[in-house]
Amino acid sequence: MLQNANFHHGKEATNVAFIDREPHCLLGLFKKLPIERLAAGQSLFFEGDPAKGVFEVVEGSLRIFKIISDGRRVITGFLHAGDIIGVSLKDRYLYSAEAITDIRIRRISRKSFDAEVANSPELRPEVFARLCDEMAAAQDQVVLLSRKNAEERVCTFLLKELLRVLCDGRGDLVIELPMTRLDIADYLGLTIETVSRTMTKLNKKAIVVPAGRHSIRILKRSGLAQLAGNDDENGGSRMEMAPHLKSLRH
Amino acid sequence: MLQNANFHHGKEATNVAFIDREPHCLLGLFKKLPIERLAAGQSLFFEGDPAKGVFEVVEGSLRIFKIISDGRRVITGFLHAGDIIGVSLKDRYLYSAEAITDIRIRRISRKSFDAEVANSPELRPEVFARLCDEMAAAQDQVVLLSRKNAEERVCTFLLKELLRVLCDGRGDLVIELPMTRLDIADYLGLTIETVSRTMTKLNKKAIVVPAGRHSIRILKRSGLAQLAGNDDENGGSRMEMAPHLKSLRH
DNA sequence: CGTAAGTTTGACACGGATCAAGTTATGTGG
DNA sequence: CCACATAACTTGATCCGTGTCAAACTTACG
Repeated sequence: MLQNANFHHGKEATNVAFIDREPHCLLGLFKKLPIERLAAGQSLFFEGDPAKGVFEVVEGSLRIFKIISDGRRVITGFLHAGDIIGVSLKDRYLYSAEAITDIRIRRISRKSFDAEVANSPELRPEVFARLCDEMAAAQDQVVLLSRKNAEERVCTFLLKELLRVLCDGRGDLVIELPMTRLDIADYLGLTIETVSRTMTKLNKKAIVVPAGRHSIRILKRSGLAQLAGNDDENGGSRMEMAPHLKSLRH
Repeated sequence: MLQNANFHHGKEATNVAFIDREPHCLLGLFKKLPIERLAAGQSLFFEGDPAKGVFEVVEGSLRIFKIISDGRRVITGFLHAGDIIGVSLKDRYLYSAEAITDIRIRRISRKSFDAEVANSPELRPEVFARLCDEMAAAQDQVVLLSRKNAEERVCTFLLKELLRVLCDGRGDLVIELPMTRLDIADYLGLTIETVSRTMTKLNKKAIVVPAGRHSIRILKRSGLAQLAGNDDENGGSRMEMAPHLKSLRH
């Protein structure tokens, strides 16, 4: 996990002046390290493996997932360029990581990473902030899986992907979705059929238009946001809710 | 969140020697602080409020939850004695916290907390460890909500509660469940009716026996574990899974 | 006791899963 | 570059688990 919130990833790869002295940010830790490559479908590590490395995604996308008893797969997140994998771990990886596309990554040993962070009062807040963002994302996912129906789930997902690429600069409303329908289904707690049907429905509503198998054009961002059913726009739970009235929800 | 993993909470309240010098653990930070009380049903803070405090639960239980647009409530966790609330936050609370029972808590300002942690190389690993445990718990919840059916959810919940109280010492297999059925339902992504029916079913299977409204006796812990469908017992996802075979899952 | 909140139980409905074809991309070897 | 093979995706028919609605029951408490 550890999606980067607002980084223009790789942009600061140009000014490499200070990095050997003291990195200003987490990504700086990786600058000097060699690039490794992984082909689409290859595994970076497995759930339960000793967490020996921390990784920066330089290019491409990964899925992180758990497999439960009977073989069911739960994708807990997608990772893209600029993200860092493996911070929120103690000794073992909590999940497996697999390349969706061909990827380029940099690797730092957990020992070095921990040492660098421990020694740098500048880095610690960034680690903490990333952990908090990751936590917030996990909770959003809990809300999605607890209470949202198929349409809300798909719209939430598309909106999130849209916001991610908008941060990357271009204002174009075409999102790349490198992952398969099965990946999306396993991420949203649905089946591929339901994801597919929901996409078709959104298309008929003229909210999105498919643009090839792995990208999609957003026609009505507002419509997406509305159907996503996020609580972001309303006042949240700020208003007092008298305990004896709670049962009114049902 | 931030359930304590294995603390015998309150036990070390007896040796108060060092705490004003340098606390050995996070809970030590709270030792000197006055106890505050909150009656059952009262709110500790609301989602979106400035995160001004960090709290130790001294006695009693709380629920933490989010309310989404149309009033639906998602409980993201329960807190009990020894737990700490408010670590994984930046400036605003991500959720509301409400007392389930009458509770006793201690409060420290976020400023003091951050300062103490920043100054103590002893405390930082503990904060980090608690964040990681919290993250792992959130991911378990994602797995539960993604792919588990009602029976698996309820069994997972009961098993977790069982393990929690077993850590507290006594080997008795009666668990206290201070929360209501509605709380459990909102935590497991179900309705009260489904929770109730599932409990009845587990009773008929002679796995549990109700012992008053707010406690339950576990007859077959192994049966619970089996029905919970955790991946803990199998080899996890260690075995290589050839990419072209993945679709066999469906 | 009597009232209300919490819980259980039953009947029924419906959203999404499952099962089954059919269709469209993606690649691969001739 | 085309023909073919295969994986990925879409669409349709049906089923089932859980939600919804309603009512009875139990517990807590004034």
